[in-house]
Amino acid sequence: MRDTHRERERERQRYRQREKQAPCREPDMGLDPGSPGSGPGLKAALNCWKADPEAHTPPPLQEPSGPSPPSQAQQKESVQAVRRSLPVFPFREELLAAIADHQVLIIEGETGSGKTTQIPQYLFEEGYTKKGMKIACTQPRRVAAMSVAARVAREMGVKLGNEVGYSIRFEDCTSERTVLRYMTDGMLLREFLSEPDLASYSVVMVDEAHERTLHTDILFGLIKDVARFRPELKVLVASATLDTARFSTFFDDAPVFRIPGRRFPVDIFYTKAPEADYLEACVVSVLQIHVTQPPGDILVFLTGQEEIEAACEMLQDRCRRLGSKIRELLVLPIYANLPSDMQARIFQPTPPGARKVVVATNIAETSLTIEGIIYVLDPGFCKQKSYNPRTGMESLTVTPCSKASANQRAGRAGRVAAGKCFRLYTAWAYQHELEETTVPEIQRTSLGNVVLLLKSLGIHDLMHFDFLDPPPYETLLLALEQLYALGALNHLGELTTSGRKMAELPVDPMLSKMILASEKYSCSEEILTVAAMLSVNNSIFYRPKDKVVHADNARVNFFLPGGDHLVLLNVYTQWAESGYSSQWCYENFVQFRSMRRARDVREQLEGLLERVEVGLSSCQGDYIRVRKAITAGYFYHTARLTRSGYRTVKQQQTVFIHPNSSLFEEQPRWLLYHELVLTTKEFMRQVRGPSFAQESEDVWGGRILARFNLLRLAEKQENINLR
DNA sequence: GAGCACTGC
Repeated sequence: MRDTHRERERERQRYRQREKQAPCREPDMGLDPGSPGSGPGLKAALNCWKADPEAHTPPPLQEPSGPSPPSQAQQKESVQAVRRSLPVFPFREELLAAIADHQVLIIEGETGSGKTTQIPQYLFEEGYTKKGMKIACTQPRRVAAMSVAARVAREMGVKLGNEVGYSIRFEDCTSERTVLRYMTDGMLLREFLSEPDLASYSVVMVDEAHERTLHTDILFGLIKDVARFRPELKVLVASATLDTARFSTFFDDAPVFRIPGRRFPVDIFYTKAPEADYLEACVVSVLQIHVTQPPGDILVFLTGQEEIEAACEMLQDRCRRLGSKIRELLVLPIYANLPSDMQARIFQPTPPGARKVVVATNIAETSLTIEGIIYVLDPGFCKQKSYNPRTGMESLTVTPCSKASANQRAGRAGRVAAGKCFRLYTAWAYQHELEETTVPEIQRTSLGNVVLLLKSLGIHDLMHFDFLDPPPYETLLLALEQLYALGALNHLGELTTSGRKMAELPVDPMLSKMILASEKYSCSEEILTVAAMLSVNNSIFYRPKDKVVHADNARVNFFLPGGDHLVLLNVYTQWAESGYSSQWCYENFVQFRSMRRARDVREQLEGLLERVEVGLSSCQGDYIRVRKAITAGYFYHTARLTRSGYRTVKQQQTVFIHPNSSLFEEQPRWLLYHELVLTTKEFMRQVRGPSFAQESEDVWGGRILARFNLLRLAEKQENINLR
């Protein structure tokens, strides 16, 4: 045990050394609080809106005067002045005393209170990083970890990567000197594998805990456990106002420390009656705001790309018809899949006399902040992923957002000045129809990965693991069952040698099984590519509306007999031959961003091969070997053609080949699929057929049945019923 | 014959 521990630590050091050669990036999108703007005064609301008298947020605290630019000597002093002006500053001593007195402290603070940047610095100043101990601060997002670290490094007057650094996937900007580590929550979770007791940390601060990401939720359980046998470890849980009582209860009634935020008031208005067509209502409302309201940009929340494009078209169309009767209105879409140059447009300042309307997905709710927004228009819907553990099917559906989410959206109007939020639903609906909070991710997602990680941390009794909100029973069962079928767990529910290796790979268990199997079939080069391409969950192919025919032709040109996995391999190989060129992507209607991500994933996996004892080897065009390795991981995902579509072997579910698949026309008798998604129908995405008839009957059918019989043993072990 | 919210390791 100890040996592998040390080995891992050495590997980690080597990894850091490698990474250090690359200079740390300065993030492009800062999270810095906005400078005070001269906001317009509040006027009477629009006719169709009813003001909610109780929705007034308290008046803002005094904004600090910005740092004075001229002399360098003054700069250090002005940095300290800005630090002192943050809402958290007056609480410094009281906060440090509370941390000294209690092992776990819940910190309740709004955005802009300075908790993320200041508290770790206070702890540093107080000596919590003496004797080589470190402070970790986790963030749900990569950009946040990077930009906060950059800001703290500036405030402390050190080079980013020295005393202050960040650690995110694909990029480790820390060194031996680093004592303040900002990192993504997933990164800290991975660190448990090499340091299960977090021995090198004196303080762990979990920031943005209210977001309840899957990784944050797992961290809670693990950290609570570590804290029990490491009484000197300090745990800070930082969250917005929401749910702090729950965190406190979870951590054995840990005290809650409140820090006021700095926000401008936002007036909230509701419609008097429900809207039948919210897209149309949105467009009309934007124009109404534009015509009747004082200057200030507008932010509209819609659910997805399609809706956003439609809304933007409608808005531009109507503006064109109104012509010079209204002032200029810049209509700008923003969503994650939008090409970066288009995304950058929303950050350009609005020209004088004009007004900007940004039509966004949830990306504008937390991930990015647009300066100058005074008006928010919220129809109250979002797309949400859900997971059905009985069928193993994921779906993405439009659902009403939670109250928490609605308030977060409204808050986007009050960042630079007093703002207004127009909700396209009634006050009654807000009160009675919206859930308080969004269902935490842990209850809406498949958990194969997480279960494998927990098992490898020695947590055997998952049913009784201390979850803040436990996932559905069935989700855990399905995960255990699949891990058992993959040979990652033995009949006693213990991790096997191969399971231990699988846990080292940051991909789904079925993918890691496939990678391990590539050793046997000597095709790890190809399998790494397939795995990397499969884990890019965006579609690889770009299909702009005005070039549908070209795009579809380009896609078909990549088709190879043998199914979608080989098509993905083909795309990647050709791209690599082009020298990883963006031009090549453009010409072939392939998404450059997705490919770059696939390359990052592939490189990371390649770097981990040694650790899981898989050698690099190529099948030299013998694709049967690639297919066999895929089967080793995905035999669990098979389906047989019946008269009424395909029937999955395990769940006897009726499913269909996705129309984008290369096998859509072929309809082979047996199929292996990567995943099931429920959209307009139950679809299998990324499928491949058997390479020969015998494989389908004997290998697939026989093997699956043999595995399922073994499930009885699993049932005995877990003392549960799996069927 | 369909259609991709957002993150993260």
